[in-house]
Amino acid sequence: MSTEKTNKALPIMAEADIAIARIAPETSFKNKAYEALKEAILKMDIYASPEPVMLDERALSERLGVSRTPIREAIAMLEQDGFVKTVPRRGIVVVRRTKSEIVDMIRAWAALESMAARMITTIARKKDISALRDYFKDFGKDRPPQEHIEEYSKANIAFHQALISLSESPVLVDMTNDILLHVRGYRQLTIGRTDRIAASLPEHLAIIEALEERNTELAEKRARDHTLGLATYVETHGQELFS
Amino acid sequence: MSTEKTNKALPIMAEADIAIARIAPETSFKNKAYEALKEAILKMDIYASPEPVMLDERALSERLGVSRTPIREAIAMLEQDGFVKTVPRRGIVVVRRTKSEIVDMIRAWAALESMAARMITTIARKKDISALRDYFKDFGKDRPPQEHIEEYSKANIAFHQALISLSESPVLVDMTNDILLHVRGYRQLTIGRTDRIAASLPEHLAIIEALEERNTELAEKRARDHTLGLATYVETHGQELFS
DNA sequence: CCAAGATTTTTGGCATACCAGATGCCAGAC
DNA sequence: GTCTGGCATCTGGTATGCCAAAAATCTTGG
Repeated sequence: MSTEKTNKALPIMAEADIAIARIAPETSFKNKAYEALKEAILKMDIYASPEPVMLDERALSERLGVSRTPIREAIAMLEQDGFVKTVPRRGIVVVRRTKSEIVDMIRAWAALESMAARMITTIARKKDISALRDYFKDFGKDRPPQEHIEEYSKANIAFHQALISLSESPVLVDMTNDILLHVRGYRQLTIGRTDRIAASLPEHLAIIEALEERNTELAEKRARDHTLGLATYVETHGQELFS
Repeated sequence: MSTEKTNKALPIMAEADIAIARIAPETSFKNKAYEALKEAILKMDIYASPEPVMLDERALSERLGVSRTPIREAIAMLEQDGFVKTVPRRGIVVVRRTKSEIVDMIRAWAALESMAARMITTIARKKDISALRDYFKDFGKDRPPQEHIEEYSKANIAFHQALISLSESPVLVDMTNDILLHVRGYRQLTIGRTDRIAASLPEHLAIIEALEERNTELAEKRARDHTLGLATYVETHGQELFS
């Protein structure tokens, strides 16, 4: 009743339709605090000291220059993510995952990635699949990954994320990224073994090949087995840095 | 050093050993609000009205009898879960998922469940696997599921949850439950088709059989295809109740 | 009667004050 | 010297109040 006939209005700005992208809503302190704390947690080495890492609301609010309110909201969000756990009247503790939890997460990752592989064989463009090789173009017989672990590790993660993205499934992408955030910190500690790294590269290439051949079952299997292999590896060789 | 030799002490209360049971930690208002709001959101039919459902901090704080602070923290948590989205200075809106989002989630569910099936074939006890049949013992030729849709739908969800639990993987369980919470609301609307329901029961039984036979590949495949079938079904027949 | 502008109201964001449980230090009793 | 009760203090939990942006409503000039 009251919304019609307004189509001819908007005399001032209508014609040009300037491509302004809805000015940045200036993300709130809550979200800024969330991002800042998340980054800080991911950056720190949670498994270094024997005592659990504690956070202090007041100290954080002072450090970030905001009041406790947005800090608390950010912490509530981090708690939903499983990064911290607040104990009433005691403190906020950064969660340390046990080895079996990490292994468990990697298995879930394997499940999601194999599904992504399956989907990719039916929808992705050949060219996009082949582009996955680029992540490893700097490595080969003359430049073995084992001698550039840090670099290879980055390429490795980037490859997996790019792979999942090709599935064009936001849910798979998001869930996998969440898992990677949790696993990554621990990953650095356990991936530094030359034997596993040596096996890693050929497996990646094999996955790409299966995708290119549109071999759904094989691609799924290779993606799954590759990541399950990592799970087994961590389970067997992972340091016992946990409580 | 200081804990030994105290065995003979405790003169006053030792002998009786009063049966006090660690007083309840009284969950905070924040968590109570979170649970209350979550339940309310899951219970309501989000897709009923054309306009999006909005929440109001002040109204909620009055309804629940607490101040806005715990409400806001609860909302921050719900936002992390993806149940609501708060738009600054506009309001808090209950998120409505599009059909393709639902389909996408179901595919992720399929991935997780097939991994669960895989694991079950190697670790679950025969007896626990067989017990899965109990969820469907009230249905059969003489009592077809199509004529007891509501009841069957409940049994259906319970079966899937029990199945995943047998994997003994907390991550798979949690992730699947999250997905089910999002999908369930929509599920009721789309599952009421007799053709799909008729196919559902035999597929479930086939999954159980593969598990009992410890046929890893087959169990995985059946679990995956069953749920992917639901995804395809929703994609094809799901109502267009979305925006 | 209508549209443009001014004004009031609504709504989430943030800061602050105060509360109560949990700890830890310390004086006083044995 | 050791144990115990009490008190200062630390920490998260909750309630309030105010702010600014956005929406809704009212006003006013044509």
